[in-house]
Amino acid sequence: MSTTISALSDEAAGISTVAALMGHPTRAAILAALVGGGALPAGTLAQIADVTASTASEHLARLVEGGLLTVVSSGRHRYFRLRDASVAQALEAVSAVSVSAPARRRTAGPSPEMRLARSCYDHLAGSLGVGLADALLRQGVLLPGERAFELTAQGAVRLSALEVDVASARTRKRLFSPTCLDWTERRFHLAGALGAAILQRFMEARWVARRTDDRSLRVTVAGQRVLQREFDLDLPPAP
Amino acid sequence: MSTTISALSDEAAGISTVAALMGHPTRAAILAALVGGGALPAGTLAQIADVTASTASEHLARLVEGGLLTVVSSGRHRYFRLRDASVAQALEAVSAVSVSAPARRRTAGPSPEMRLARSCYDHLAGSLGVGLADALLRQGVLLPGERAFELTAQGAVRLSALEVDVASARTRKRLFSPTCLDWTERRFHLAGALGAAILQRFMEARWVARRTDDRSLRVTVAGQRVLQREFDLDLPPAP
DNA sequence: CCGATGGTTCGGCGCGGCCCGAACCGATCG
DNA sequence: CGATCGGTTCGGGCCGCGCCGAACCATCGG
Repeated sequence: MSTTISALSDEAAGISTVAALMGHPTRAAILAALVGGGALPAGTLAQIADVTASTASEHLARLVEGGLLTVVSSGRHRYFRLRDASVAQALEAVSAVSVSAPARRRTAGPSPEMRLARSCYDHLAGSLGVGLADALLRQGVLLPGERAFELTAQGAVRLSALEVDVASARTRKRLFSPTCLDWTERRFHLAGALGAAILQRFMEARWVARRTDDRSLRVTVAGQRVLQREFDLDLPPAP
Repeated sequence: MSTTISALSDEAAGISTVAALMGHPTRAAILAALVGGGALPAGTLAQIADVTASTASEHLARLVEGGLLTVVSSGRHRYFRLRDASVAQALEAVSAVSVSAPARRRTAGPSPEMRLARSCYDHLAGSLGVGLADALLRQGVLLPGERAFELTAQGAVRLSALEVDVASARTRKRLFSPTCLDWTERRFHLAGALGAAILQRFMEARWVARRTDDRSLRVTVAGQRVLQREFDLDLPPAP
């Protein structure tokens, strides 16, 4: 069994180097923000991890060096994403250990209702918000962009058909269709004048309704039907 | 945007605490010695990790505290073992990252052909084996499980449509769909009666063919097409 | 009882990681 | 061309982790 050890410490070395990279709160926050396959620029990641740009930069460099992230430059941005699925898998697995672990700290996160659907200022957020944004991207209504989506010509037609007041949204002085990072979903949803117009229409048609106690939204039965039909969107049942 | 963090840092915190525990060479060596489910006394682990008893003791205490290990006292020995399978899984997953990671150390390991696709007893293994298992999980044909996968109802239909003889596999006395740890990929692939039935079908349809010299398998052109179409599976070209 | 053995606790030391601000680089926009 | 912005690099300060040896506690054998 003498040979066991060398092979073993070999594997141990691999484990420790990778795990050490994931084993720091700042880096873990960065990695967690990237599970799901998205790519984010360094500045955003710095914000998410709540450190300065320089600190984030160092961590990012290490994560790339260690093979956990890849980076692609585009303009003056550098977008980081998980290297491959095995990294996501590892993060999942590690995370799974901590949930099943003892005395799980229940820090009373956002309620299921809030996570499912809520308003963010004057636009849709939560699972519904990002789901809708995804659907609009899939359908070619929106085009993805760095800090803003772009509304296509046929997208404008489609939204108008749903009686969203695209035209007057265009006249407003505020940003038209910026992205907004969803806290609970950690992905982007649609904000700005267009986002507001959509929420307004959803309220007016009573596809969603405000709850009185917080900013969560109730999706009505009619709303569910519309979302399913128009956007192929099945909302996860509130658990 | 100060509040952005709460939900995210929650998961990140879980990841980082667990990963930090695995992220030290000494502790990684201890953990690596315990994958496989065995239980070892503190002294032995100290030896394996090549540190003094006191140092090992501290690390062990932390690992227990952190929920990665459990301990049972017996006589004047204290036996440590992994807390549960999720810990082993996490270690495997993390290790898998380091394998696929950069500058793969060339220790004259198994040949590229063996790593790509081979038979393991009577089922598929190698990159193909785990890739297929992944695909079957993604498609809902299989459900993940502790020591075995579970074949879903629609999964049985799907496999039967590919002319895999699920029915007679069910009648065999051997385990139906256990997991099997892939030694090159260090992740799980499908074994048992079902795994054997699948390989049998793959051979019969000449999607894969045995090579004469070792247990590696050649994926035929037809096989590549089927894998791509049915399982969205692109095999990495043998380097 | 005593001595031997397995394990943990404690005190102290040193190294290395983490963080920040400031300076620097390159791309973009006017 | 300067101004701005996203990112990286560099220098310096701090804190905490990991290591050990020695003392301590428990168990087992005589």
